[in-house]
Amino acid sequence: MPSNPSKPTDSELEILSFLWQHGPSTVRQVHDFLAKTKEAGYTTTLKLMQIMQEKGLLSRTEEGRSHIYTAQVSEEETQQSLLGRFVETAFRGSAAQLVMQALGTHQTSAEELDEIRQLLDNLENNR
Amino acid sequence: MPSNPSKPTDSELEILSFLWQHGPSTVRQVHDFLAKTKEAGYTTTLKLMQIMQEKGLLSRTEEGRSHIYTAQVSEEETQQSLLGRFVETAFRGSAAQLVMQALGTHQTSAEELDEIRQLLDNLENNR
DNA sequence: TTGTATCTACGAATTTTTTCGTACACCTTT
DNA sequence: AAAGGTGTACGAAAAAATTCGTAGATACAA
Repeated sequence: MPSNPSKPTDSELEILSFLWQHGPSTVRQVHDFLAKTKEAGYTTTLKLMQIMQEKGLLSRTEEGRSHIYTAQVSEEETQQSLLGRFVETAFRGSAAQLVMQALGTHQTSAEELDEIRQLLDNLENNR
Repeated sequence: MPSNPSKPTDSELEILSFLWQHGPSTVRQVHDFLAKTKEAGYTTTLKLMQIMQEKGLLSRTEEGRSHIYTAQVSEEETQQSLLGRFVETAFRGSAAQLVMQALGTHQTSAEELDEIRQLLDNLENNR
């Protein structure tokens, strides 16, 4: 586990996000997906992924003519790290404040709310 | 209310955060505070705040020789905007997922937990 | 009045992130 | 074999964010 889950940039996060969802992929696959919502050339995505590989965020193996990239940082680990930073900078360290706002304005299903409630119970019991 | 709560950068957020907490302040006050945790020259902070003023993030009034800066975007509004973006990019749009992680790993007092529980109740009732 | 401190203004250098053009290799089809 | 499509490599431009040096104004103390 890397001691420093170096903060990915927004662009890098988009790529990681795709890889977390779809597993090891080629640049083409990643790019075609990103291109749906984003204006960017193929070589831009390629370069980005190459750089991420140099940084250790991705690894790759050759597969015929192309390369297959794999995320080298886990989704949870990265979320955790980003979340910590975010709570700190945007919510002055108050996780509760963030939770309140998130619940207040974002769609959440009844099941999810129950899950959260259960988590709250656990937290209070283990106090 | 600005229709575009233009995303502040991390540095800008640090400054906004201070102003939200302490109210209208001079560059000196902001800088002295930031300097405790950050390595940066006075003119760097000054320039940053001048740019933020040009962008409309801050306003200022002259007060003798120095200027007093005031945040022109509210804390809630900004948090909301950043949160939305963050949920999207880091948590694939799942606010519940973010909430779970936040509660799981960040310190939260019993009072805060109760507050959250109450919010949950409200949400379920108004469904 | 001569320094010293403290302010703003502002151009510009630096650093980081993002983007892309071009070269070249390899396959497949004509 | 030539042409067209699809890859990677890589330098470098462009854009964005951050940093700082220097100049000039003003107050205040020695």
